[in-house]
Amino acid sequence: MRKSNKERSESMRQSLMDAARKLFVERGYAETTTPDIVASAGVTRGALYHHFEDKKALLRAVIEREAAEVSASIELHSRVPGNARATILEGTRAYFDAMAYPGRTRLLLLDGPAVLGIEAMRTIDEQTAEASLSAGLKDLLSEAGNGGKAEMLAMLLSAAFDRAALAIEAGADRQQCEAAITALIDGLTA
Amino acid sequence: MRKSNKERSESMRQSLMDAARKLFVERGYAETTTPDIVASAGVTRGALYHHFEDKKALLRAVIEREAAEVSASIELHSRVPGNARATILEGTRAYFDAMAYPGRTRLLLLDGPAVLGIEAMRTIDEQTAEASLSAGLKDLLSEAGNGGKAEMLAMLLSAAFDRAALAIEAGADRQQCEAAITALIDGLTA
DNA sequence: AATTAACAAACATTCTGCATGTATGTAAAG
DNA sequence: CTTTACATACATGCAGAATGTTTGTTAATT
Repeated sequence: MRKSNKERSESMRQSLMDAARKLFVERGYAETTTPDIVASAGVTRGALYHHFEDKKALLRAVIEREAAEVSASIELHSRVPGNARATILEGTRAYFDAMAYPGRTRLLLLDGPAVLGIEAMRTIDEQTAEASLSAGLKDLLSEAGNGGKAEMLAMLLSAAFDRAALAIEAGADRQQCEAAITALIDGLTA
Repeated sequence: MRKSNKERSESMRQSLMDAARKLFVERGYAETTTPDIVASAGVTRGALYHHFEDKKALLRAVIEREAAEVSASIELHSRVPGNARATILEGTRAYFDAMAYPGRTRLLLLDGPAVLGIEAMRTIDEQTAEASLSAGLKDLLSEAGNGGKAEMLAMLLSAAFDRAALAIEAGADRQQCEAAITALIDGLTA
């Protein structure tokens, strides 16, 4: 018995993305071959190249799904109405939590930028994690008077967040990271 | 007439690194083939694989040379004795100047981390640009009393510097970037 | 003279993307 | 309801190219 074509396509796409994500995370994008991916998914390369234009497009699909999950997680856990500072700090914790999920740092911070380019990744970032931070900073800085530099600061701070996420994964103390981030943010309104 | 073996080796290594650097910057590491590199250098792949273990080792050599040049440039231009804040801000400008040299952002911030791994790149970073920043911050923060978090803050700020360098290359306003960096640093002592 | 370093050239393996082939689903006409 | 016509979803096989290795050659070193 067989499913409808639409169901078939969707479950195949997910299977391929799941298998690819697993291998991309374990070995990295460059060291993962399409034969490996399809073998892990239990299909042939015909299926892969039917659903994705090329290997890079498969990575893009995996990364976009991952970025959306991170963004959703932040949006869900970082609403502290009426307190801009607390919202940002909650968002920071939510971001670290989300990025602690295995493989996300590699996908979103290493292979993504290198393979898809900074351009493409920044487009994705701006719609996801950095958007939340930018909004939070705009609130915070407008309270303090100087709201003009919010986007620039959001970009720089999000870079700091990213490296902190990498450091935490490598074993750095998370409390210490959060304290340093807090120091940077509090310095902006002092 | 032929040179001594030592001279031959050294000039061949440099030729290969120069050719590789050029192509890595133009097309990226993954899209650059070893036949391209040796053709550009006017030799054969035998020479390449004689001097470098593999393609990745060639990238590593190129990147280490590049990082050393950036570091030397910062050390040279950022000495303002007796004024920790000025030293850091001068170092910031020196860093942006150094990273504006074509190809450095791609080599040091994109392909390097993805191919060699964060581990290896952080080892290189800590010995070069981040070392200067860490020393400067230690001075600045010990003046202000709380010197304990200097390394952590150096790591986070250097990430912000890196993204600023990428943004500047992509067309962002450098003065605005420096202003934002200054705001972050001044916040730490306020 | 013997050894070793510096390269060149040919080889084996493997990967990517495509082209062709086949089976299944879908929809409309008869 | 069939049957016809076509699209979709794959499988299989092939061509080009890239990596790393091995083998061969020449010149410098000892």
